[in-house]
Amino acid sequence: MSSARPTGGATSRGIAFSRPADCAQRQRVHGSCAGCEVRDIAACSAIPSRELHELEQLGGKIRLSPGTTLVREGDARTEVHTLVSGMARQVRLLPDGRRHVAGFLLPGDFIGFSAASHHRHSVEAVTESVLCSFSLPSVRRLRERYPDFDANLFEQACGELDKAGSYLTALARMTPVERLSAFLLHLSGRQHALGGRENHVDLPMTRADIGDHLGLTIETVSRTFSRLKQEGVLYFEHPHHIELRDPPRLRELAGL
Amino acid sequence: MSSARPTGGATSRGIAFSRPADCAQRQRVHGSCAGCEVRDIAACSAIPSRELHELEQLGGKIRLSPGTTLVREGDARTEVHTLVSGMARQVRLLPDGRRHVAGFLLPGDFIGFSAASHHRHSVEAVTESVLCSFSLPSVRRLRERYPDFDANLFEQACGELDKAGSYLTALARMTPVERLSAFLLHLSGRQHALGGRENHVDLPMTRADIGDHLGLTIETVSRTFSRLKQEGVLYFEHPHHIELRDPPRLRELAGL
DNA sequence: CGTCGAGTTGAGACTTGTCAATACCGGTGG
DNA sequence: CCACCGGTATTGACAAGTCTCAACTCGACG
Repeated sequence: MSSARPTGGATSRGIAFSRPADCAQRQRVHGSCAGCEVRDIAACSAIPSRELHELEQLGGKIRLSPGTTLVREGDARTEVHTLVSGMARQVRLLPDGRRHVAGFLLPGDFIGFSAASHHRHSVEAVTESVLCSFSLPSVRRLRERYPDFDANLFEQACGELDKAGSYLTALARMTPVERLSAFLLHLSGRQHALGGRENHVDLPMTRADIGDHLGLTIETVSRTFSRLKQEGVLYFEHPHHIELRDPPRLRELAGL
Repeated sequence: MSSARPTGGATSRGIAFSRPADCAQRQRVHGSCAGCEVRDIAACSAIPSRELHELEQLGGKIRLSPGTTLVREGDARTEVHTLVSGMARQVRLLPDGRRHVAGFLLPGDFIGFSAASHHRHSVEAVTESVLCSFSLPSVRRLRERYPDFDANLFEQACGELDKAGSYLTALARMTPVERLSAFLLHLSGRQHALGGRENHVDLPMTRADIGDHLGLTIETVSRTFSRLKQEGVLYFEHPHHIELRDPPRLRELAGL
């Protein structure tokens, strides 16, 4: 029986991704909920505008610079967060260094759907990011007081479960081309909904992040990108900024 | 660019798994909530005993024989369910026949965490099963009326998200041995909690089901079982009933 | 201009998937 | 009670795709 084979996982080659000191760079910043960038899309949109001052008292905003860690896998859960701007990734590390990026967080995403007492993933900023944080007890009180907020959270949790189901299928049964195509379409759609250019994708994360998300190596990610580029489906303005030149074909490749 | 390669997926060899007629075998049966087998573990445990008559009026029990379908992928969602006894599987089919088994449902499991209007998976009975069903509006009313029920559902949804995260990591970054080991430990633990023998696993599903769940082919599943058997980690009383002979070693193989 | 990290590309190894034959189990019918 | 039959599981040989290892390119930064 072969021992665990550290297949993939960017850190399996000896580079530690999570630098301990990075946690310290959390900075509290001020911000009013009324002018919040994600006021309309986040779960707290259910709270009436005239009562936002209460929210502001309970919550705090945190600014993270790229690569810094918001919460560390294994730490006790004390807060939940909503991403206000930027991009973050949820990361899990296996004992032997293999890495799994559970997902990329975009503005409006809620961080904190878990029944566990400790964090099951680290959360790291991919780009400069701002997050809104609430203590667990605060959230409990808000949920009791604002049923719509509670319902929003439940709805969003269900949406997360739907999304998880799609990723599960992708990882279990799809080829690299399908996985990457679906990933690009998904991200492009979300970024477009948030105000980005249609049929464009920003990929501020590294190829290792993408690979660790899709269950592939960086080389396979790179090769797959190259094939899609060569086919004319993708156009690279930059390795981190891609135009989807043939969305229908891409959807086809993604398995619809 | 190679076209989609139907790797794995039991149905990719031409056998249709979902037989249309199977839906018809749903049978409504009577049952009192007070004597329900999962009274203490299902979400509805939050509803006081003296008010169970209301539940009984809203809900209905359904008996499914092995292989029959409860809901079909793509159908409109009108009900939620709780598995009372037996085992069911959640299945998704890709256009070319590849199959993904999103999960196996055990007594107490809730079926219906989704933000979508249509079912994203089919649900099929693996063994003779009994389920409890409620219409979507009924559930909404129950959630409004019983905050503890609502909280239970939310908690269970969060637990599902935690579980999904583990599967995601397994599919993205783990070897066949690790996937199968973790699967057996997980299922064994759940079955033990439900009254099964410790360190024993019942596997009423086929190897194809297991493979389609773990992102492997039936051959790889079988070979992996054989290796674990040969190592003395597993003992086969039957292809569908396994004893875990060396749980510590199995945990080690599963990556803890 | 040199260095460093990230990304791309190439060649070969290895695991898993594919194809195919055989063994096994349960149910049916003689 | 036993032989037969269909579906399932196991095992083997081979092929294919991805991973591994390594060289090279590119761009940012000092």
